[in-house]
Amino acid sequence: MKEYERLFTEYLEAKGQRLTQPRRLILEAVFSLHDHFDVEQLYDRLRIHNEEVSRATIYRTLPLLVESGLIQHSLRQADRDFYEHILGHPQHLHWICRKCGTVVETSLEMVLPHINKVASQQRFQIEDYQLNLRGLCWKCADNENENQ
Amino acid sequence: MKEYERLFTEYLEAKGQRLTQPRRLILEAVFSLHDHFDVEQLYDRLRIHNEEVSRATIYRTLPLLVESGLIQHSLRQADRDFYEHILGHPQHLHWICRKCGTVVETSLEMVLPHINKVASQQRFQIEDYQLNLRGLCWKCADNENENQ
DNA sequence: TCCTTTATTGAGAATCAATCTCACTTTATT
DNA sequence: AATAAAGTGAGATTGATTCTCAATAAAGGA
Ligand SMILES: [Mn+2]
Ligand SMILES: [Mn+2]
Ligand SMILES: [Zn+2]
Ligand SMILES: [Zn+2]
Repeated sequence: MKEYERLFTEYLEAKGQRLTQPRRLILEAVFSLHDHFDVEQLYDRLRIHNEEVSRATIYRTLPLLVESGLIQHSLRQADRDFYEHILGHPQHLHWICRKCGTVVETSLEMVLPHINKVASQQRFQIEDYQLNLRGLCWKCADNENENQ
Repeated sequence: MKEYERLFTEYLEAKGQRLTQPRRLILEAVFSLHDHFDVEQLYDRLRIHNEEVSRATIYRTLPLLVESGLIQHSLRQADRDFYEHILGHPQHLHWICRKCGTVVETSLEMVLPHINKVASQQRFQIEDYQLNLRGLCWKCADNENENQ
């Protein structure tokens, strides 16, 4: 049994809930996507593999996956919420270009100790790291200057 | 003339646009609010002072204020976008409790040099710092343990 | 296996922040 | 005042997300 299945099952059982078929399919899909995804991408991914699950169930399951610590809601773009699985992945910064939409990730290593220190000082339990810098990537900045 | 008026006027004129009455009212309201605000709070603030401006105009003006560097879109809470004026204010981290909604700000001093270094390495022009940590504040964490 | 209970799901309706449309109004310039 | 261009307001529209509720599925006991 994969680790994320075990962890999700444990999380659900502790709440008196069940790892049902739709939830299992969503869980697998979430860990098959190696990028930030929104609900629609997840929905499509499931349909392509003939594992259709309703949007309602996806919307209901994502918060469970967040609370269990397996995924996080890490950015919002084009009016949609984007998630990514985080089990086994280090936290990172997101650099989001407002023009072309590209999302670049960089290490948080240098910064995380400081953040964790502040967290423990104020006894804040972090669930989501949304450390996002928005602006213009160099390509789009160059384009803006050309067309000025 | 206040500095933010001068800057906004310059920004607008550079784009061939005008500092109209509604825009001036929104600008003043934005700098009279010393906290994160959403469109509804801004709208109410203006109405209270008998300076009614349509929601459409508010929604149209906020991006101009963001692009001019006077305000930033710094967090999303309860399905709404929140802004804050930043002229003269140092960047900071936001600690957002998912339960009670409290937003605490802490200094970015220790972290900003690192972020700026990464930004210049990849020639990324930062427009918004959305450095948000979501989770549980100590009060809400204590409550959860009581009621378990 | 069948039965009962409780959790869960799917389809579609509802919500509501944000955007869009377009006729009307301001503003700047001559 | 006349003109042209920019800007505004009211209300319609959009679309992601949430809600409702009848129908299903899962678990455990008889
Ligand atoms: Mn990421
Ligand atoms: Mn702030
Ligand atoms: Zn770009
Ligand atoms: Zn709290």
